[in-house]
Amino acid sequence: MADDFDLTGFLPYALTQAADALSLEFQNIYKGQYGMLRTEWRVLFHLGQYGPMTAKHICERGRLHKTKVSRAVAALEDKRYLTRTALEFDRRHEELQLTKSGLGVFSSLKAEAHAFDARVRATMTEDEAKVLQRCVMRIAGLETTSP
Amino acid sequence: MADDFDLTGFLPYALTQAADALSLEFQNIYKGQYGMLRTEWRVLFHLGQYGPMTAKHICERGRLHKTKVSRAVAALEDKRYLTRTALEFDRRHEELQLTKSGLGVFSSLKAEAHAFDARVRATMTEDEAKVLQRCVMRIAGLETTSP
DNA sequence: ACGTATTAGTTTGAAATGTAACTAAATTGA
DNA sequence: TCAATTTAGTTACATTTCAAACTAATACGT
Repeated sequence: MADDFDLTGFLPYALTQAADALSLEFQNIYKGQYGMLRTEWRVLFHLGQYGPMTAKHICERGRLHKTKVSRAVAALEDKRYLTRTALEFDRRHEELQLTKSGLGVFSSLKAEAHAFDARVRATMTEDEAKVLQRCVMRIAGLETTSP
Repeated sequence: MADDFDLTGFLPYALTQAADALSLEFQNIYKGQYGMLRTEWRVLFHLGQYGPMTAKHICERGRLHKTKVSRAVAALEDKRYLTRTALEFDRRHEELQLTKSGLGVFSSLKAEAHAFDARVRATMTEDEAKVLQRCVMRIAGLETTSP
């Protein structure tokens, strides 16, 4: 029997601790500078990174519940970071698109994210970073954009 | 400039997705079988893994806020999984100790956790698993028990 | 010794989340 | 053609979380 199994290394636990540590730190940036919530930042980054899309697509890509997205979209609209346009061919869908202002915030936050990411990766070797990336993406069920 | 930086691989994001995926899956076990919430499972596992301790210690070790621990302890007490004993030398502290029943649940869940962990690790090579473990623990600021 | 400051833990009220019910638009099929 | 179903998104309510105020016990400084 595995009486010596150490729960500290239990992946769901260790991964959560690691994710929380990084997320909380990065939160200071988007929350501190733009008063955004986590889901708002996520919606913003999906629209900035992949271009205009519907809320449904954001839900799928970001694995977010539609109510969360719905509220984040409303908040971002209030901040004038995005606009909605009901699609001609099916008016149930609304295409979400970042405004100039939204794009500006996105690119600023993207730069911060890049710097942040580089800082974290600097604490490991290149090989470690590659393996970490690969394993984490696989566990998350995310696709790597560079195959 | 880093216009090609891919936010999908951004560590706070990818790690959160991975942690969520695993945590949600494991949640089925402790929630489904024992109706426990995440913080309750965490408190249980700290007490089971490291022996009796105060709520304060659990907060520190598990990086949990004291209000969350306070409620989880109350819930576990209701379920008769633990008992509290005010310490003689300072009656502000209460030592938390698992009951027979609590220990039973712990060891059952620990076995499930072990099997679950093994299953996840089976999707990678031994080297990958080692690197992943090391990096994640370092990011999380967790100590490895076997140095 | 005794007023002030700390500390462990609980409670309370506000914000955020998840579930389920709801609205409006479009599709199906009899 | 029009009732029944499906789909995108919102709203309402119940649960969870977070922050700040609170209680009880101890330590500190004079």
